[in-house]
Amino acid sequence: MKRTSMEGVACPVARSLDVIGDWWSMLIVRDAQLGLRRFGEFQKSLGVAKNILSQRLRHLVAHGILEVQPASDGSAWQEYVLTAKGHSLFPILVALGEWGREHCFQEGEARTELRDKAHGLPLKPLEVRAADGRLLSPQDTRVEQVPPER
Amino acid sequence: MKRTSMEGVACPVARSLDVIGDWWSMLIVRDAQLGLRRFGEFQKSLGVAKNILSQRLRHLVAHGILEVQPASDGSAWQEYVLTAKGHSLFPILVALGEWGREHCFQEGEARTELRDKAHGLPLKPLEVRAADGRLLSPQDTRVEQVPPER
DNA sequence: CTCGTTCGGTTTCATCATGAAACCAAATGA
DNA sequence: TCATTTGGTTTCATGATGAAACCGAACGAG
Repeated sequence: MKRTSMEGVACPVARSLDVIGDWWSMLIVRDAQLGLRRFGEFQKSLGVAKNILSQRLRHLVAHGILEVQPASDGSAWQEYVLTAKGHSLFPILVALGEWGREHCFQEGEARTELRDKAHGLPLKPLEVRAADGRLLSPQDTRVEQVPPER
Repeated sequence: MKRTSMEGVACPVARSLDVIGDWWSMLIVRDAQLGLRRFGEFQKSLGVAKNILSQRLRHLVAHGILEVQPASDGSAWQEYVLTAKGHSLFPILVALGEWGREHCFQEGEARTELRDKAHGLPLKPLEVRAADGRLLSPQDTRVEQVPPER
């Protein structure tokens, strides 16, 4: 009866969600993106129960999104840092942030925003474009079966 | 002890996940994007338990992502269709799909892919850019506290 | 070196969410 | 008219989550 898994499914969206689709994983990745590395830092930032955090970190390491490193400050503890695979989640975070900023706040609510470090300006909204550069809306797209690689 | 909510949190990513961060919501949105509208269609496509689907559809409607309409085929049933707010989740789906395609398949596994309907070509990879058009990596960005609107 | 504290977890247990299956009413349709 | 389909709700067993207690290893002040 287990929680249903998308392992056998051919849809890449489902596959992604199977790996990072739980309540905490993307927030851990977000914090890692911001430079947090230590168990305690994540725990304090997220307010998540320690057993759950422990579970999630293990999961993310197992999936190659985080990796464990010796602490950078010379102590004997370890640190969790994003791998290249983890860093490539960046556009998902940006997309989630953009939607959240737009649709999940009341007027007058305090909020944070991801900005260009160089000028402190907001980012350009994400755009879905065709290979030739045309801006695409959902109706301009279609799901295709693709022959397996190799 | 309830599942922790991000309602009071100022981070737009957390807010988004609070609304669409569960295992099924984005998949329902994906299917809705593909044109599915009826309870039974979603149920068959996702293989989700009917009580859960019922719950999720109610949730998505409550959050203004789907809306209930009289059936388009003249029958007395109702249909669930995306609102503008729901359609604006498109970039998130694309980002998830892109990451999943890249990182969640073994060589030789069958998969699907979102393509440009016009030419059947794959989409251009998503890019995070600054307002002035510069391509940004995570290190080029920073989280800022933004004064509340209005 | 020694002892109290911090860090990074694991264990335990109560509670919530999920999933499977049975059940049901309204709409459909033969 | 009556069986079937649709769109759910209810029930119940089980899995996941969260809070708190617990614990050993590392650290750090003296």
